[in-house]
Amino acid sequence: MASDQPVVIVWFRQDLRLTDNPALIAAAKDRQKILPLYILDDENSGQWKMGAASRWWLHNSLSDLNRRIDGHLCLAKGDALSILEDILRQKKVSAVYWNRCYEPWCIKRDTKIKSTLTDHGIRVKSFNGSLLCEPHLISKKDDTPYKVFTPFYQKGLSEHLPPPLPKPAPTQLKWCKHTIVSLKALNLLPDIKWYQSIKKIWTPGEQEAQKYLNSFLQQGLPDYKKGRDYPAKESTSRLSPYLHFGELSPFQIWHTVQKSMFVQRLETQGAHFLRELGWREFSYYLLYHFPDLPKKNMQPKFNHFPWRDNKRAIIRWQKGQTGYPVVDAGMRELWQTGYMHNRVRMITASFLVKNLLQHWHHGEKWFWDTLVDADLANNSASWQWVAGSGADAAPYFRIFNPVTQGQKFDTQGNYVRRYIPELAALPDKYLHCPWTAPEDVLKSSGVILDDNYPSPMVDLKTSRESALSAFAKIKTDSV
DNA sequence: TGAAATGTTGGGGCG
DNA sequence: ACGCCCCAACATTTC
Repeated sequence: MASDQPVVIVWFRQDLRLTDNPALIAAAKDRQKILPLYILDDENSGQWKMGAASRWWLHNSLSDLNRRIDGHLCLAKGDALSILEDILRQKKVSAVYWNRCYEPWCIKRDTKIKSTLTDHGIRVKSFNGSLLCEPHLISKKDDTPYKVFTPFYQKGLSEHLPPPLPKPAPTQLKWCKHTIVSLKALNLLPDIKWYQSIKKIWTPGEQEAQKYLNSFLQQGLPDYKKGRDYPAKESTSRLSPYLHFGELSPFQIWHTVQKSMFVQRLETQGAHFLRELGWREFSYYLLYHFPDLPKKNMQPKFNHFPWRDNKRAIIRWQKGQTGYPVVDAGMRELWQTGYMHNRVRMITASFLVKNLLQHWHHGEKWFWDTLVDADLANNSASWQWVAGSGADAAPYFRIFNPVTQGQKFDTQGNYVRRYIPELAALPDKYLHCPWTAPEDVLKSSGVILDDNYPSPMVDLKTSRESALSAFAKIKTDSV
C-alpha cells in the first residue's frame, strides 16, 4: 500500500537535464521528495516509435542523467497512463509535473493523462521547457497560423523574444527511490553493435551538451555564416541531438549566443545561427497547427504527384551507392555517425525526391531511424520543404546538382574523401564526377567503376528533366 | 538555403 | 583605324 510520505513525480521526457528545467524547479519548490521518472512509451507513439539511432542516444542520456541524480531515476516501459496509475497505487503521490511535448500523439496522450490524474485528486502541472515560444501563443492578426517562415520569424516569434533567462539546477533535492525496470530492460540497444562508430563521435549528456555549446561559440560561431555551408569544416553547432532530447534548452542557447555576440562582436554570425533556432521553432509551430505534417502534403496538389516506387533505388540511396560522391558521402556519414551535415542533408534529400522521384516519406522514414537527432517536427517539416510540398517550401524546380554542389562546398574534397576512402586518391578535378576521369587517372587512383565504386545510377540531365515534367503535371492542379 | 538557358557587355584578335 | 567575331564574365529569366 501507499507509503506515508507524499512524493512529487517529475516525469522526464524530452528534457533530460537538471538545469533550466521548469518541471524540476516547480517540484523543488514543493519541498517534498521527488520521484524522477522516465517512461519509454512505445504503445502510444504509433508510426513514430523512436528510431534505432535515437534509442542508442536515449540509452546513454538516461544513463548519464541517472548517474547525476545518484541512481534515483525510475525507468518504466509501456503505456504511460497505466504506469503512472500503477505508481499511484504504490506511493502517495501529491503531484505530477512535466515539460510539454508537441508531437500530436504526445499531446493526445498527455491531455488524457492530465484529466485522469486530476480526477484522482493529483495536482498536475505542465510547463514549457523546449521552445522559445509555444505555438498556441503565436498567430497572425486574422487569428490564423503563419505559413511562411520569414513573417513568422520576424513578426510572430520576435514579439516573444527575448525568452526568459535560463535557471540553474535546483539544489538540495531529496530524491525518492522507486524501481520498476532496469535501463537494460528498456532494450534500447540493438543486438548487433552497429553503434560502435557512432559512439566514437558522440557523448550524450547534459554536461557534454554544455561543452559542445561552448566550443561552438569559440570555434564555429566566428565563421558561422559562410562556414556552415562547408561539410568538411566544423562550423555548425551539432547541438541538434542534445536539443532534441532536451539536454540543452533553447533558452540556454539563446542567451549564451546573445552574450557571445556581444562579447565577441559577432552580431551577423550570431543572427544567422539564431535564425536556425527560428527554423526549429517554425517546424514545431507547423506540426502543432498542422498535425498531419508528417503524413500529408501541405500542398494538396502534391497528392497527385507521379512518384515512382523503386525499392532498389531507395536502397542504393540508403547505402550510399548512388555513384554521386557527395550524396554517397552524406548517406555514409549518416550511417556511420547518426548525423549528417545540414547542407548535405539538402543535397541527399533533393537527390532522392527529385532525381530519383521517390516519395519524401521514404526519406523521412530513413532519417527517422538513422539520425541521432531525429525529431518529428524538424524531420517532417524539412522533408516537405525539400520536396516542395510544404506550405513555405523550396520551389519544386530548385533541384540540386550534386556535382556542382560538391565542387562548390567540398572543393578540396576533404568531406568526400573522409567517407568514401575508395575515391581518396582521385585528383580534386574528378573527385565529384569520377566517371568523367580518363582511364589512366582512374587506374592510378585505384578506382574501378562498378567494381569498387558505382557509376551514376541516373543521369543528372535527364532525371532533372523528368522531375520538371512531373512537376508540370501537378502545377496547374487546383486545391 | 539552385541550375540552366538566355541575354548583355566589353576586351582582344584579326582581317 | 575600323568592323566583325569570339567568348568570357556577368546579369536576367525561366524552370
